[in-house]
Amino acid sequence: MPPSARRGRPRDAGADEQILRAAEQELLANGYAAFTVDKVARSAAVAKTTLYRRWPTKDHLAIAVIARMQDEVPVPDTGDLRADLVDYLEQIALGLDRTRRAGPGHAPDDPSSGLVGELVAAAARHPDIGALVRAVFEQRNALAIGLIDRARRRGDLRPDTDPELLFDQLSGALYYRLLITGRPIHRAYAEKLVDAALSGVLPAKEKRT
Amino acid sequence: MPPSARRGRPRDAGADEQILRAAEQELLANGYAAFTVDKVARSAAVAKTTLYRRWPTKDHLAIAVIARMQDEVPVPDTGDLRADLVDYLEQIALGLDRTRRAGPGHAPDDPSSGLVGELVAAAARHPDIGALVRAVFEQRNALAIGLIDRARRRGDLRPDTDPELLFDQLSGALYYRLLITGRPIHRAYAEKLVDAALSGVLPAKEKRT
DNA sequence: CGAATTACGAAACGTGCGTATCGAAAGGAG
DNA sequence: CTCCTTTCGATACGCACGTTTCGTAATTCG
Repeated sequence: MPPSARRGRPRDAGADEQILRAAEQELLANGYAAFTVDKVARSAAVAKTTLYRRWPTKDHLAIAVIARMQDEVPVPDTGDLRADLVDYLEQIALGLDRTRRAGPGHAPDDPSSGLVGELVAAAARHPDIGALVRAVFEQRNALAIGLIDRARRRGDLRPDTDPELLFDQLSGALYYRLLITGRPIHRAYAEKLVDAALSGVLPAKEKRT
Repeated sequence: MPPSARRGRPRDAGADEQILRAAEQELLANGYAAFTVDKVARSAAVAKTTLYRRWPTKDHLAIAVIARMQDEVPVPDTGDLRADLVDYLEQIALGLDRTRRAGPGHAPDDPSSGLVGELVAAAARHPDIGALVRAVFEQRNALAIGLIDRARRRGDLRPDTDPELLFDQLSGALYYRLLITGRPIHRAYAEKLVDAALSGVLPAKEKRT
């Protein structure tokens, strides 16, 4: 209710969208290196003051753009846990690849984490960005963890399985590849990863209950 | 041989160490936010020119310091794979914790990735830093992967186990926790993680060969 | 010894981030 | 209609990064 009852001059409704659009275009075109606040403001036909009133930092603006690009991942749920997990991981990898190719000079085998690396650093620098990033990921992860937990409850996984831990293994390996070792993430890797995490690596004879 | 046969005035041998020491102290004391080149140069009693002749970027200097702090991790090899892996992961977590507590205001449950986040971002920004980071990690990881592979060859793991993939699951989960979800990493987590990765999560009856 | 080469310190510079200031504009409250 | 509050655009500012310039010091080559 109070949101409509503000006191002074209302904020330009279109400004937010104009700025976000200009920022996204600039980020995807030239990458984070050439991403300057003045350029975005000029491109959005907006004074720098207006921009800083909405996002307190260049990082905040960039994260808003990146988060916006990420939060459209459909979660499959066909009942086949392995297939669903592989599909989900591949979706994530595709989304990451979009941000990885940001900027000029993106060779196909370029081992660069791209914008996600900036996201991690921004989360390390600004506590509030860290909280935002965690919230976004928790929301996304909750869907996948629910997927795992349903499989556990219907008996496809051992009852003592920790869904969150399993998800850490899968998603963690993905991001580890992207951010640190920089090796490519293709579907075959996702399949091997899911298989290994599900069935483990111990010999059958030594398999514990 | 040619290194001694340079032409002009030789570089001040002590300058490198002075700068690195001053940079490390400043990084650990006040974190990356307050880490300024001028301050480091002043603290090391060195002109900024001298500093930039050795490290082309503030990021390069910071990474040199961080890499220096990380590359002293002993790798256990007692023959007990599970115990060795748990110990190794705990060692890594401790090393990460050192960098996590950099800067003022480090509450015990502060979900901040600290300097490692900056390392990831720097690797994304500068290709040469990315190559350096990958080289450092590959060297470290090779030891752990060798550990896994020896266990596989002596029959403690299934012969078709991919050591690198298993390591991705373990290390990835660790860094994922640190960098993104920001949750703490304690020994109990490392134990659960290793157990889950080794024995998998499928029910015994459905266990495939 | 003299010339060429390279490193050093000091200082100035351009650029980008984030802040501050100022006048004008757009709404609500009396 | 007149205040009051808030936003907007424009401009200037301080700070830090990274570069450049310049005079000086150290070392090698001829």
